[in-house]
Amino acid sequence: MPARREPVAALPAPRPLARAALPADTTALARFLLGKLVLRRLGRTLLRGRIVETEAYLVGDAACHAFRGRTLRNAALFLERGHCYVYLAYGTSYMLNVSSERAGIGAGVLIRALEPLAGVAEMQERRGTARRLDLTRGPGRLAQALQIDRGLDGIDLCTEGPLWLGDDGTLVDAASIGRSIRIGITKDAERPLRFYLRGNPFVSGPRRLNG
DNA sequence: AGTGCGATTGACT
DNA sequence: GTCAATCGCACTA
Repeated sequence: MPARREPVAALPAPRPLARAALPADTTALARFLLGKLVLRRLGRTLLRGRIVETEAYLVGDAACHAFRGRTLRNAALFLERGHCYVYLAYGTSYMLNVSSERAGIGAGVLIRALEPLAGVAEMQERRGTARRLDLTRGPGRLAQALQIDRGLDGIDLCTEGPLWLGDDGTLVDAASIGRSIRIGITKDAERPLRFYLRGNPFVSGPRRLNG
């Protein structure tokens, strides 16, 4: 075989998180997902980022999109835990969520920020900026960086495909997790259901909530 | 059929 | 710090 220049050895694609490993409880899932990986397959490119900020949206929670019952729009929230729910906010920004609880129960976890780990050049291209801090800090930004839209709504995030969840063995201890009220909502705004990795520069939100 | 309103972001004073 | 863009949906009539 003639020598052929290969790109830098690609990291193997992490295998998906087992659904059985996901806590069914929505708040527990929001904490569990901190430090885990989001993998996005775009052709030959595998984008990856570490989850550094989440919010829980519970059953009986007026801020949860499933609060008023199941519709065509929010149906993915009612899938068994570990499925993808994508929402278009303000007509401008897509939001990536992980469904929680049992099938038929409408609840989920919003992924609010990632730390970019691989595919940074592709993220920069999609985001139109070179600033690493601006690639995936915020729910709308990370969705744009990973090219996430309603086409991914309802897919299984526990199966390797266009988008899935993984784990690189990073440990997150309870002391490194911060907690605050959720950002940008008006209903049930006082519930402390936002979780983030303390001190991580890719966490979004105002400083007063990130202490 | 019309209206109000977001789980945001980027541009600008 | 302020503010407009933008659009699908739920709600009213």
